[in-house]
Amino acid sequence: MKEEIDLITPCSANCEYCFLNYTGSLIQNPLFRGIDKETAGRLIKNTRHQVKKLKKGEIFAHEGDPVFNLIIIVQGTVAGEMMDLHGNMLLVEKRTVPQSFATAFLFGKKTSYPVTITATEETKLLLISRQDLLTLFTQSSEIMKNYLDTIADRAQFLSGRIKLLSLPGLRAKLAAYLLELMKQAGNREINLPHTQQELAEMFASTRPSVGRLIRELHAEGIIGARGKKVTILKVQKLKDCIK
Amino acid sequence: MKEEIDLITPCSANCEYCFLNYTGSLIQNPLFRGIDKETAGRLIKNTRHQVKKLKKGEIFAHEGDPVFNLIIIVQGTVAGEMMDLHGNMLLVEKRTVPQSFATAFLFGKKTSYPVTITATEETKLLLISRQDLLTLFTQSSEIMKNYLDTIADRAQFLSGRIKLLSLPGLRAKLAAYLLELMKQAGNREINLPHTQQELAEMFASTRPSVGRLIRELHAEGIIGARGKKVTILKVQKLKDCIK
DNA sequence: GCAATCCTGTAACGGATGTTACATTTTTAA
DNA sequence: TTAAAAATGTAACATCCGTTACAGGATTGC
Repeated sequence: MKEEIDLITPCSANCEYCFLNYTGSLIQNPLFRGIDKETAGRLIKNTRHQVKKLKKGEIFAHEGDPVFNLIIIVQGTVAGEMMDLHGNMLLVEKRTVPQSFATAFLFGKKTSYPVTITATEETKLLLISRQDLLTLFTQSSEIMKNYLDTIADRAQFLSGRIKLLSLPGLRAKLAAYLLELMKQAGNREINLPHTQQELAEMFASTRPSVGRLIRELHAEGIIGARGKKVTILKVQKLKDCIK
Repeated sequence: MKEEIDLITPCSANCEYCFLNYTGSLIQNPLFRGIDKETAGRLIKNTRHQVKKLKKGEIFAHEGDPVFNLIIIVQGTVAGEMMDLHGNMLLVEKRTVPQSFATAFLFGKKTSYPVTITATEETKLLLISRQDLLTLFTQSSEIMKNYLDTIADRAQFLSGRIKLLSLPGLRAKLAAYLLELMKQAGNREINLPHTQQELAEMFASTRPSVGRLIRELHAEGIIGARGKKVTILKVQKLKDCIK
């Protein structure tokens, strides 16, 4: 990782890795919201950057590695995972086009990856160094505002996750999670966006425990559960679980 | 809260609430790092702002209230707390001079307080609205960089907290917490910065459970505990607790 | 269409930890 | 200094949930 910053060189127009192949993905990135394709192209062209290709399963960065660049996903998917001292994985989150990562860890006292980043399929990333990003900010206050928004969203997400994890007991966490999903969906019928395995990891629990709890809530008539489709039958009872 | 943004008016030099009374605290704020007193004074003077006084126990903002301003603490202490649906408090964090808050929630999709903010003593706050802060950034890229650093630090903090909460079981959380403190202190002798009650809240657990666990670790010869002073005796055994 | 892989359903057992209650010590405020 | 409040020590009991194990069902990839 150390020498990564040196690898970034201006991209020639006919380079196989040229960002021009990905402007479509790029302008969908929140960082370029409100900015048209030509402007974005011009800004990036004048900014040092690098396109990096990852094979499926390849590790891009390890937990603790220093962060030198903003990384925008232009193709594929990556997963952020943290592992405990014995190598057990705790899935944190997946990211895909047109998201970025390392946004919140490019600055601050300790600029290092909090999780290990792995490509879960063939993936291409656009890298922009911290210094060049700052320059970009001075050229476009739109991008600066967008970047602030991105970090803020990230902090919101983390904060919500903490709120969930802070609840005492698995039952409370699952209840809060379901209620949150219901609020988002605006509907009592939910499609679970995660597998039980993933839920267990989110809740710092285990898969059988999560499964059992879903069964229990079902047996108590609080929810209806058929596969990934869940219907909230008794909202108040579910809220009481959070006590 | 809605009309707060309208209340911010330029501060006259002889105003009782003038920021000039607090420039000493202000320039200690990370936002003004590397900026001298005169420059900071000039920048603030040209920026719309407001000083707000809070009595002890007074609530500044409720969870879910919209965030309009950056808030810099120039005197006193505030606590950020989230409560569950039954009103039980889960202490999150205290802040005091020269820190700020709402930094990570001024921007993004959902700009609302994730926690309820309460003054734990007589407190004075300096408020700067989002729009004026953006203007400030264009006037000083130093401040912009400092602000990015502040948010990044915040995300780091939240991320670390999640990592702790993601560990399965109280024993693992306490072990990880103690090891982290040891790393920070660079010493096997630690002064616990929290009460058992606060630890219990951090770990989404209960006070007697935390107390018992400390006793157990003590009985097992893994730590020495006398009041708030803790000595790590067997580092490896403590790491094994995290398994 | 088949195999391999992942996800899910289910159950017995035991241990970790939440609950409740009260005494004791320490800190804070008056 | 003294009273009040907060923090801590401790114990018995109940229970949630982690562990382990296996089988059936669903998806994916070839």
